[in-house]
Amino acid sequence: MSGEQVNQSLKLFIVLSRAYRALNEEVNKVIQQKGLNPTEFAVLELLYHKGDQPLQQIGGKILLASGSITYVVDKLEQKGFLKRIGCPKDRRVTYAQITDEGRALIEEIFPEHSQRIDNLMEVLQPEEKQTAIDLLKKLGLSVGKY
Amino acid sequence: MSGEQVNQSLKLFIVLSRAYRALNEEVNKVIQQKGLNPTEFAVLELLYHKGDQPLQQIGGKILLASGSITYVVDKLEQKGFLKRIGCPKDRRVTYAQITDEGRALIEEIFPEHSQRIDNLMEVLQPEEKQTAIDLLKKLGLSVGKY
DNA sequence: TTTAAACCTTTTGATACTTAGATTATAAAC
DNA sequence: GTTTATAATCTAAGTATCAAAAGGTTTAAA
Repeated sequence: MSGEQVNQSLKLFIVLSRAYRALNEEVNKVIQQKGLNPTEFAVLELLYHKGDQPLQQIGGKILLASGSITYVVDKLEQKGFLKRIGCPKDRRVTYAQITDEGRALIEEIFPEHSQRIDNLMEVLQPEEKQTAIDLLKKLGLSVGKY
Repeated sequence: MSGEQVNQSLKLFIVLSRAYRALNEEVNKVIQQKGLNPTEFAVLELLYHKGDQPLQQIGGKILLASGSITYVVDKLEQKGFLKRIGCPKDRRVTYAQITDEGRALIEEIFPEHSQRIDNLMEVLQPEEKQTAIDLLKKLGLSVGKY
């Protein structure tokens, strides 16, 4: 475990952090222009693509504490983009369901969102992107298991 | 600009985000165990490695709004890890300077911090890390220029 | 030399979180 | 069938952030 190896890992951590932050900042501009914050977008996008979700599972999937879920779901419900639906079989559980307005909003934002990401990444060739995907997937999976 | 390319970029964005979040979560545990939050650590580490800094430049380097700098510097000053020093030449400017206690804390945390990062990344070979560094640096620089 | 513009820090008020704990509902064990 | 444990959501209090504006300080221009 040489000092060189440690330095290389540190360097990777730093460039990874910078790339993530820079990308995120740009990507969030698109979302915020449409009146959502990144968390609200993530919740709505989850409901759009994966269907109704128990509140707790939303927390698991987008990494949010239970108190935060209540908060963000309240916000989205106030804005009319989702509604709560009690589970008839287990009355502890509440589902979140996207509304037609929410669906329309995601259909407006999402193509622009992904197009923006593609533009931001145009400096990389398709093969380079694939290499990055493979390496980052391997890294992320390994870290996630800790 | 095919749909495939857009999907590939989106995929890269997702694995990048996941890897970053997973790493960060683990890395922050080390820091928080020592009684600092990630921002406090970043400020203190900057002062340790780069010497005294005008408050404003701290904000630029760790991407923090000016109001937040005041807040975090207050916290660190209360804990005795840094002190403010007025600039004699320009009385608008205040420098932050790490104290002996702050220095001792960084010397305790930093090796553990970088060792932890190295362990978390041991799934990647040195050549793979270098490839990832090159690709992410290219990506980060390109996005940062927007 | 006065005035205006730019600059740095702090303050204020709002937002988006987290943590801990309360509440309510279900499931399990006896 | 009670009791106990577990689960899901919500509430309350506290933390870290940002944006906007205020308060001094310096620089430059008229």
